[in-house]
Amino acid sequence: MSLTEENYLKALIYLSFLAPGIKEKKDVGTNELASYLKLKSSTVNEMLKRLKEKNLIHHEKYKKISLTNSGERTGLKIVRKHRLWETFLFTKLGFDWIEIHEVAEQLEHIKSEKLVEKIDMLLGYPNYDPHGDPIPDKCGKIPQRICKNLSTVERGKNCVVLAVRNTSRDFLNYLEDLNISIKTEIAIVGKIAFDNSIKIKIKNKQHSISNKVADNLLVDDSFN
Amino acid sequence: MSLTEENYLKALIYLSFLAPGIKEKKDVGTNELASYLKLKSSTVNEMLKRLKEKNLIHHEKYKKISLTNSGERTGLKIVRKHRLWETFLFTKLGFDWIEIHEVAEQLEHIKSEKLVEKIDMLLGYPNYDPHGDPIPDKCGKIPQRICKNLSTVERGKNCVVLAVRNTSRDFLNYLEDLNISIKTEIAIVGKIAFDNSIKIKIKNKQHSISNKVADNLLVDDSFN
DNA sequence: TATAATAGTTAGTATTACCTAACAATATAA
DNA sequence: TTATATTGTTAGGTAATACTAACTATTATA
Ligand SMILES: [Mn+2]
Ligand SMILES: [Mn+2]
Ligand SMILES: [Mn+2]
Ligand SMILES: [Mn+2]
Repeated sequence: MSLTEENYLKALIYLSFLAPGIKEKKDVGTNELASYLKLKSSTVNEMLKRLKEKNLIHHEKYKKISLTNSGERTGLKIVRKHRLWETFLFTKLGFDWIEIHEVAEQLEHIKSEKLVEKIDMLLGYPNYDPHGDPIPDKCGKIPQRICKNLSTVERGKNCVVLAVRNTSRDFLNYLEDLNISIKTEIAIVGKIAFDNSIKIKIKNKQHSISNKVADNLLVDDSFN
Repeated sequence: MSLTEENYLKALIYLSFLAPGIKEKKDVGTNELASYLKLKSSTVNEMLKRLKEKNLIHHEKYKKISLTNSGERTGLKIVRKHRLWETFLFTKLGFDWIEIHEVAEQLEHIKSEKLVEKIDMLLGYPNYDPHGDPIPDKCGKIPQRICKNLSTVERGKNCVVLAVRNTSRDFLNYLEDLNISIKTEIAIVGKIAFDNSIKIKIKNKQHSISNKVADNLLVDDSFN
């Protein structure tokens, strides 16, 4: 497995069921995959042939792409490694949650079963990475939990941030300005019908956030 | 810098001054480099053009190769990363000294200045890796110390193992059988003139080792 | 010093992973 | 249902990294 092939599988996993908002597995288009990977569709098309040859994907000419069991297993291992390395960088080396993704993007391709398992052990077998994303276990099983969009929480309720659905520098920097990170408690003070923006209170400081921001925060409000 | 280019620089560093037994910097031949990297000399020749283009080596047609200052600095950074990762795997993750090299061969190519420095800090700024090899500092400075070949220690003297000059599975496995690792104390009980083999005592157990084995162990006997 | 051995280079080919441009199939919409 | 837009494929090209085979320069030896 080349680094490039691994990245294709990871992308397919993301686009077919891991991306936020996907309820059930869906097939993926060539262009969709190409634009996600920032490649031309002709490039992707060539790789699809190789992945099919290796029995990692199902693909018929002019039809959509889906992962085989083998492809999904392999891809989930990369996701697992990525998220474990992010956790390692964050909790053991003091990287912040903005920096970790880029380095993990390299570390996820290190080939050593033992290394992954030792890092997992060192971290105490974490279930979620520093962005709140679930870490697949050795078998590819992804921990589930009840969580909802901050934008869907009712006025007057409190909630706790579980995950961010966007890990761009811009978004994470903005969250740091707002003092929002994983486990931050947020109170919904008011909702503006006009633009769906929300008034929230964090550590007794009030802020107003757009619907777009609220939509990228996953929270737990079940304790209300 | 590609992974491949980095490996060429590391190889040049090794062959020109880091390899055991080299007293002063020497230039490297194309074939010598090719055989060390297990590549054909024509392949190496092409890469030499690219490395010269990038000002990493000096090379005139039909002449020997030497590193520029820039090439040496860059190569030493890879050596530093390799040895720090080996130390990390050994001391923090419980890998044994036979396994670490292969994984470090991959980890040494991860591009993140911050990551290297954080790992260095986590390890407490070590000077030597688990094989006893010196770890270049951030500036490329290599710690020096007095040490000699076990084969040159006189009968009746005691010494402490500082480093192994060969990290092959076969050699390290044999050393484990003999109970020899870094810091092991060895007493020279006798020397056989016929084949230069040596009778040694480790933890009160006597063994006989060949000259070839003794030649691959660096020791300190200055405390006698 | 002439010749043979060794060392180093060049030419031509393959594979991976990318590209652009042109084309074909499918989906959408008038 | 035909025209158009979107989606997917093919052809042909490039750069990096490898190879084999053939060649040239340098070094060692007789
Ligand atoms: Mn990430
Ligand atoms: Mn990646
Ligand atoms: Mn090593
Ligand atoms: Mn390497």
